[in-house]
Amino acid sequence: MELLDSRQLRAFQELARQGSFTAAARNLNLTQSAVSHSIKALERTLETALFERLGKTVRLTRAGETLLPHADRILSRMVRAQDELQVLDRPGHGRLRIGATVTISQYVLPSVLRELRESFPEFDISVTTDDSRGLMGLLETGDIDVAVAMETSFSEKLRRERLFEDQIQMALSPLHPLAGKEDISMDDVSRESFIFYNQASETFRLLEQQSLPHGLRLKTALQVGSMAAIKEMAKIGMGIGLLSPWVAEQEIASGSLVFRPLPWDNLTREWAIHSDPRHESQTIEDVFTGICRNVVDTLLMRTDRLLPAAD
Amino acid sequence: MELLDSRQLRAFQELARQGSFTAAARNLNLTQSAVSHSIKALERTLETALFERLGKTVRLTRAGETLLPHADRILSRMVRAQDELQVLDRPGHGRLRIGATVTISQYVLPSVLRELRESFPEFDISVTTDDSRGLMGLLETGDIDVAVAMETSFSEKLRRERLFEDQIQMALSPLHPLAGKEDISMDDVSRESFIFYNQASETFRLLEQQSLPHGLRLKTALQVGSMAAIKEMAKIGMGIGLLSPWVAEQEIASGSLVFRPLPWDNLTREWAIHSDPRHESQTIEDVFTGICRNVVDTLLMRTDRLLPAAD
DNA sequence: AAGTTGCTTTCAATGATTTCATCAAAACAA
DNA sequence: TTGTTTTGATGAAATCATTGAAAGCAACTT
Repeated sequence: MELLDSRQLRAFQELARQGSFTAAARNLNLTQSAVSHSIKALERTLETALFERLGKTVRLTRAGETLLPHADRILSRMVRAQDELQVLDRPGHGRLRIGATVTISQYVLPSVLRELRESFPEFDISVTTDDSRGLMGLLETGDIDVAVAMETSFSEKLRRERLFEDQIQMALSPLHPLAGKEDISMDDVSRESFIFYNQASETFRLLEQQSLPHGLRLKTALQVGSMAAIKEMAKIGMGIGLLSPWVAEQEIASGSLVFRPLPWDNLTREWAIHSDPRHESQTIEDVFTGICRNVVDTLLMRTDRLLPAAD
Repeated sequence: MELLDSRQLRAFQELARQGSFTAAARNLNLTQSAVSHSIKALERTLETALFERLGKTVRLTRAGETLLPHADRILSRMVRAQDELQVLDRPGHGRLRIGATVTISQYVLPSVLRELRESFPEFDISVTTDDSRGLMGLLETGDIDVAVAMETSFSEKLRRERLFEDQIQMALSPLHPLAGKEDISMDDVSRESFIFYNQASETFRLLEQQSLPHGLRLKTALQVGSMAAIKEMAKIGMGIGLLSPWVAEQEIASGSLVFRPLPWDNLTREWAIHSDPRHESQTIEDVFTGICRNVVDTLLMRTDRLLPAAD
């Protein structure tokens, strides 16, 4: 089945409206001959006469009357589609699909999104939460544009933009014996049990990797599904929470949690903004990165000021 | 503003669905190169990238996602339009806009339409009622396809197909003095008053034209708006109705009205089916004409049998 | 590294659209 | 009626777009 031609439909529409080839041609910026040819071609593909030629005037046939409303809707939808695409191209319009870990979406993104919305109110922003591994997958399938996550071995082909680094520390109730201890030893730690966010998480993997060489195996007291829960559990002494100080700004300030480093090094997590280098719209990603840096910087600064000076 | 090209939209739609140029090309019966060209051309006219080329796979951009539903609707409407036109072309489909005088639409058309509908149940039939003059105008503007009306001087450029002829007669109550009179004279008539359907009608004009040479002026008792009213008025002796016997078949049969010819000749009305010779669909008009002839013939035959043998 | 797959590009050929020039028919004026 | 103007149809030539073949890349496989 042959497809209809849009230019021919346009000519048809104008001729139907004007009832005259010359008038239609004038409105279409064409020769009368061109309109005549177009209509003829359209009638040929439809195998139907669309107009009755009555010498001077031209009238729609039954078939023409049937076609006209369709032509109208087809053409107006074409214009509408073009309009929508043009609006899309205007600066300040677009889309940014953000992926982030739970921690980031909870403690960093709110401020970032607020600023982003201020600068680009028309921007379409969505946030998907997943763990670092999952986010890399989403990036590669093109389901998200950027991912704020830890640097992992999964992100080989992706562009990485370093954002900040933090350290896993022990979150203790102020009443906990280790809370005030000067030098915390491996032995101290080996006797405690810990509260993890997720055994499958990148952070857990990092902890295991770094503790095993010391012949240490951290005992799991609890595994809970939210940062808030970890903090609450740690507060009431159910175990030692393992997290970065900057997610507990409030608790540190109010003195309900005390942070102490673990007795070995290399528990530094590297956070980065990942993106697909082949992807469109670099600019909005750059803006996003800038805002993230800003938000993270002030957040870390505030937290650092609350902590006792490290060594 | 450039118009979108339907073939390019089709290629776009298929590529969006398949996510692969080669697969799309296969479905479109084209080379993959052709699809590539089409998409590129479309992107050029829209001044926007519609796909992200990620080596192997192809993904829609934001703009592409916006365009896709429009493309879908545009293309499906094109198919729908073509389908409708094709249905229209099937034998037994079409349109016939009939124009008729009040008398015809009341006493002839019902039977005609019933037969027409039997033979062509899918036909679109409409009836417009007007006087002969008005019908000719409607024919010339193309608002109706055929007109069943009296032959007049208005129908110069139109095709005429003689249908039948009738005679205006006097419709009398059986109790009326003239009802049983052997020879009705001019004098008899000049003393009576008459009931007309419409002073502006062609029939009235004919009557005046034919009576004036005899120095006669018919007195108007009433001018009413329907045939039924004329008959009722005549029955109760309010005056003499002027109409053709075939519109009063019932009344003649039951003896409630008696018909007598007027005392002069040339009161013959010529009825014809008028049409625009430049018009499409001759065939259905011919069918219509045939059915009309049939219906009219039997109607006149039945009426004639009821009347006393003329001279 | 070499081979495969898939898209893009270049180029030539084909096909379609447009215009120009002319023709025929209708409308209009005298 | 007769010319004059307007309007649509038609055919030929020019212009423009679409297509496919073949070569060129780039990514992914083996």
